[in-house]
Amino acid sequence: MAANSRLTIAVHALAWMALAQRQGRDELTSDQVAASVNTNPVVIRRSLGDLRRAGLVSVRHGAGAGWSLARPPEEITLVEVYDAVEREPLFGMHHTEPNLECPVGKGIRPALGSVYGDAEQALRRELGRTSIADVLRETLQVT
Amino acid sequence: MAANSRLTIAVHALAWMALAQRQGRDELTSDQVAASVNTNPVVIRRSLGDLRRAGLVSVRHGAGAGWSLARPPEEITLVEVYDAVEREPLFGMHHTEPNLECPVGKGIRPALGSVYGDAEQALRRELGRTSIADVLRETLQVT
DNA sequence: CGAAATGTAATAAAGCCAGTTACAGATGGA
DNA sequence: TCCATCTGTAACTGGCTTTATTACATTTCG
Repeated sequence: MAANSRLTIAVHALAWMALAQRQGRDELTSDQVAASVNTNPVVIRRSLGDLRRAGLVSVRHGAGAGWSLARPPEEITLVEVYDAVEREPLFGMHHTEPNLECPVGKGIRPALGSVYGDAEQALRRELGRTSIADVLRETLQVT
Repeated sequence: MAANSRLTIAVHALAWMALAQRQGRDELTSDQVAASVNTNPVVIRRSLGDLRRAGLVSVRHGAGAGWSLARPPEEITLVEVYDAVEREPLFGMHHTEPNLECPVGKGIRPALGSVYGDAEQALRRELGRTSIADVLRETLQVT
């Protein structure tokens, strides 16, 4: 699986925004977030754009603009971030349609779809148990 | 996430082998499996090779060779298949090292590692609740 | 010995991802 | 009003992964 880093980037950005907020800086520009994540500001704007569409952050345009958390970090869980930035299902089906004249080829896709759905639900349930505030607390414990 | 289809291919192959076994055909060649999955036999040999290394199937070489299940389909769960064919972690970390002078950049990776580990465990636990026999039963219910 | 099948290397085509440049659009402040 | 600043997004690139395919050495049954 070509594991991408979208969830990592998004959670990093949110945790950094939560820390800045705690220090009195309510708004950060994509440049400032990119400096912590160590990537290009456009990558951050794309990620925060996903989070904005999901209602997790707000943005102000123009001069003196910036991003801020739309909700307290205790109330943003990782499953919301996951849903905001991850589009593809976890497991891919066949690239080419299986042989429909074989009973297995005919019925395997709905059967697998059900199993994969349950597995994704278990993953999402677990991600829902951790908030951005939790991640920030764990992060700051590394001294 | 560039979802690959390795788990799908492997489970399809195993379900087909379980059905063939029930019909008295204990051994299948990679060509026969490939005909149901509708892909190239080399793809099947690579997948079954992973499953052989994990002890889920056996193979006989030479003329009249073929693959067979190493254990009853009721005793092969999807988490074993997943572990056999999937190498990468579910979520990728940063491509480039984050800014270690930022407290978030410094501590985020171990914090995320712990969360990601729990999430993968939840996924694997769920996959462990379904066997190849379960998948085959579901598959044949599609009429 | 020879036919049949596996194991694997090498290669190609396609797609995804992160990074980057460029620029139009929005907006606060001088 | 004008300008500096920042967002939103398109376009492109390089690198990597995945699947498909060809080719061939190796194994083994009859």
